[in-house]
Amino acid sequence: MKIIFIKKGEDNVRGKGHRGGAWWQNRFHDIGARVTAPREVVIDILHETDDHVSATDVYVKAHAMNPSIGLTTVYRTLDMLTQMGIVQKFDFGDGKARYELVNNPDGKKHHHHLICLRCKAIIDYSEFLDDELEFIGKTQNRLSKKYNFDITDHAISFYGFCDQCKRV
Amino acid sequence: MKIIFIKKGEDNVRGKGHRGGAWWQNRFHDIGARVTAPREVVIDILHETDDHVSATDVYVKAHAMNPSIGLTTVYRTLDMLTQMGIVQKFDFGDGKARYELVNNPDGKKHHHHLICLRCKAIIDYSEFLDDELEFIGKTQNRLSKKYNFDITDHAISFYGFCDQCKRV
DNA sequence: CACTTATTGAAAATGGTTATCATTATTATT
DNA sequence: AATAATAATGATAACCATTTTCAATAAGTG
Repeated sequence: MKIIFIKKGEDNVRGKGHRGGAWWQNRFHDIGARVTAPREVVIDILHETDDHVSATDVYVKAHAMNPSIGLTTVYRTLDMLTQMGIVQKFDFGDGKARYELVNNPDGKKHHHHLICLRCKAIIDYSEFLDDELEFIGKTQNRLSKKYNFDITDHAISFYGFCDQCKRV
Repeated sequence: MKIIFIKKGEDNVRGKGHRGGAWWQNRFHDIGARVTAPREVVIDILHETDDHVSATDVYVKAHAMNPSIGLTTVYRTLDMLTQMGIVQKFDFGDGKARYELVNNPDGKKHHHHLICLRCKAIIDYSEFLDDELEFIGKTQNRLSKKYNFDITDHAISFYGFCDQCKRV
């Protein structure tokens, strides 16, 4: 995978722009990346989708909107967005990665996951976020200091057996 | 993937046995699975390894100890152990899954991960476990009640850029 | 011992993801 | 505007971890 070089700076928050475009376009300009049609389409799709989507999911939709968009570009764009911290990449163990906007103004709030080890069902939960925020914030501070790590995101997952599967 | 059926019961704690074998052998008996040579080898290897290993890593070692052991069986065994909650499966985004014993008496303590989005470096950390335990315990209780979920394990990961990569 | 069922491993198939490379689009420069 | 320099694209092929298939073998049972 080609590694992109990221200049750190503003958060990916809507409305922080200086050039009038959508918030993410500034992020692109800042790192010297171009704002192109395929990239716009991919981000639009992520915006509209209130779910974890696979690369193929995105490709199918993108291709429907603009048949000239190829699967490779979808992968590249998702990868780039992940490295920029705009998208979070998940692997739930079913062989394909899932992607999700980190801050989707129109979409789901930040959440964590409950994953069934048997049927692979995923439950998103966003309760108890106050407690989590406190905990995460504290830990994140300590870790970034101790390891000189620039932390941009986190994931919490619980594994086990869902209501169905636990009865077996 | 074939789904195995798991009878719940004892924890995978050493020395809780009733048939004299190693602790995990009872777990196997309990679910009607056979204790075979390849399975013993795989578990032995996991015991000896103080690290996250890939299926291929395990296969190479297993094959060295007993050349008749095939890669397929390694995959199957790791998968089975994961579903039994004896092994935890991780995906750090480099295309191959990693496995680790959940309770390794001779190995590493429970820990969480710091993952570099650029170079994919993994840092294991186990500091602040007291705070984490408190937080995890509370959340786990709430979640298992609310979602009728039988939680057996969890993972916390922080994403960002490591000391090296953040300077770019 | 005979029987039933689980386990195994070699090989082939699958399928998500990446690398290649010639073409095209975008930005910078004149 | 025209041109040069560079980044982005997409079709195809390659890659490689993981699964499936299936006949052979081993383990528990009566």
